[in-house]
Amino acid sequence: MLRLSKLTDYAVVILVRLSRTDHVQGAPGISAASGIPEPTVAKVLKALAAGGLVASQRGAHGGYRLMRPLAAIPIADVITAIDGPIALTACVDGSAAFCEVEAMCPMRGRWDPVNEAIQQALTNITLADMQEASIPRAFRAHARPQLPAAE
Amino acid sequence: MLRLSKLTDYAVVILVRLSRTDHVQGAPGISAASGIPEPTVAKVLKALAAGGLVASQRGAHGGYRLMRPLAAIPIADVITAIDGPIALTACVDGSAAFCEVEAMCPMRGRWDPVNEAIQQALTNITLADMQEASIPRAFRAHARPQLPAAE
DNA sequence: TCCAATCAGGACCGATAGGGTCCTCTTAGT
DNA sequence: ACTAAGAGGACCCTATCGGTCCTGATTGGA
Repeated sequence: MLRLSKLTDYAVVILVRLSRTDHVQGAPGISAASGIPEPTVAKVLKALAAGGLVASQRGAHGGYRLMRPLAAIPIADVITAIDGPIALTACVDGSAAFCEVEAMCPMRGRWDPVNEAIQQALTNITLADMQEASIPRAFRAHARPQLPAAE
Repeated sequence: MLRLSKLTDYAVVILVRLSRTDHVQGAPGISAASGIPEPTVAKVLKALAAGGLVASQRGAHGGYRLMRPLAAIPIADVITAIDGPIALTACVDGSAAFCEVEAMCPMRGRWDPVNEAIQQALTNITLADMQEASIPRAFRAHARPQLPAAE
């Protein structure tokens, strides 16, 4: 599995939408444009604001705007903002408060390297990468272009 | 988030245990040695057998044994055996059967590259790597007590 | 000054699925 | 034949997630 939350998926969509313009955009507008229910959009936006990825403008005609260009937003940040810190198991560094079978468990939290590898992978890909990849959408349905063939 | 299932964690523990000897080991024995409840051990073992990671010997004095050395078992295989194929979102290649907002969604399943990066990371780490990393176990237990209350 | 639009920050509920147990059947040693 | 052990399900319970809503706080405009 390893599935990440749907909210994170929404977050990516919303962030890309925010990148389209400079002036602030409100949750209702983004909802209408993206098809995501408004309360959910608001929830995601709040989480992103708390995570420092977007800035909010309160009051009438308020809304949100990106604080950094897409290329400066690694997906790891988005995931962290929405789902909290990336931790594969309960046994990983930090949340390893207790482990009922620690006396016998032969590899107590040995997931750390794995965790780190994933964090690394997630940090190396930015939203800009994901956005650009969406160009050959029509082709993908049939073949698998895989990498930028340009080389 | 990005949490993987606890069963997968168990699977790693069990696989490492199986690597200790050549002759088959039964679920009850592994349960006693690892502290994991027996029914759960059995469940994990069955999944691992279905995934081709372990071989089963039925009948009296039956049990399980590894089919490959730890170094030949990437974690990706374990995760796949327990949790099913690795797929971050519902929108990824393969399961992208339908998407209710596909008309508006500006990045339809753009998670593929991310997905692939993670798969790559997970394939490059084997159980042997995790096992070896567990040497300084004694130190970790003390270095990370409960809470940093002292300081 | 007052009102309305909009964000902030919760609480709240329903659905899903993961963790765990158990039951029955088949297989193979003794 | 009897018994120990795996195979392969069904099953329930709980945690978590997805989603909605409500009540303030803030700010621009009438």
